Amino acid sequence: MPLISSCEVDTALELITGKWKPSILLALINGDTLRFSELKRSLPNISQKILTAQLRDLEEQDIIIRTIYPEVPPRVDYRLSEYGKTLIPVLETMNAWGIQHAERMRQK
Amino acid sequence: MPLISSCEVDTALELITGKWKPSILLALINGDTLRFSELKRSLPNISQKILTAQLRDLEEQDIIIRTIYPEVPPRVDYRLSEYGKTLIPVLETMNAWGIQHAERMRQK
DNA sequence: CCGTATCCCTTAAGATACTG
DNA sequence: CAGTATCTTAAGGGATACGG
Repeated sequence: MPLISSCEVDTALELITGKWKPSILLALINGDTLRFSELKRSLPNISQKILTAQLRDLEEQDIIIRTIYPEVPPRVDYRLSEYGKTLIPVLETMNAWGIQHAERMRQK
Repeated sequence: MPLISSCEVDTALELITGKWKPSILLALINGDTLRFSELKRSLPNISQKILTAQLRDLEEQDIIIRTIYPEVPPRVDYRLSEYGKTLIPVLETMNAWGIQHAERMRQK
């Protein structure tokens, strides 16, 4: 019996693949709660449409929580859900791997 | 300073994203050394073209090693490189997360 | 047996403009 | 401020047929 099953790896992978999702998650890990405009500033090259789409994905997967404040001007902020926080160790492992092996990447 | 940097996470992510790459890596983790036809059997729904392409990607990234035996009929096998094996803990972490959270997925 | 070549399709991503 | 709407492009994936 396999120690690792493809389907479970894919489960995790689905949640964090998307060109900008790691960056968004990291911003929320490091920044706790961020407004739409703050996220946009953290990701200088993303268009509003894409940022909205990725946030909607993450929200639908219950990884992040979107809070709308009924104010003028409008205010919306995003934070990791408790469920989303369980992904932190996964991201940390990938990060640690990346740091250890970044050298090889740079040679290419 | 952030504990996790997006760019390092992406480094790891790049290597394992691709619809079939986790499955290929798992097959090689569990099966050690496999021939093309054995891999194809492990991944019943993949086309030859795609399998070849994904294997070439992994080979180019030095994650797997491709060995050609000058025989008739041709024989080629694939195995993880030492570098590729460093990804195992990453996959294991993702797998563990997936198992723990598969329940939530099934409810959706 | 282990591939390539060709052609097609879907999807993600992006630029840009507009709105409550 | 925080989004939609519209249009376009690029890349990944796939079915099928052929080749050394």
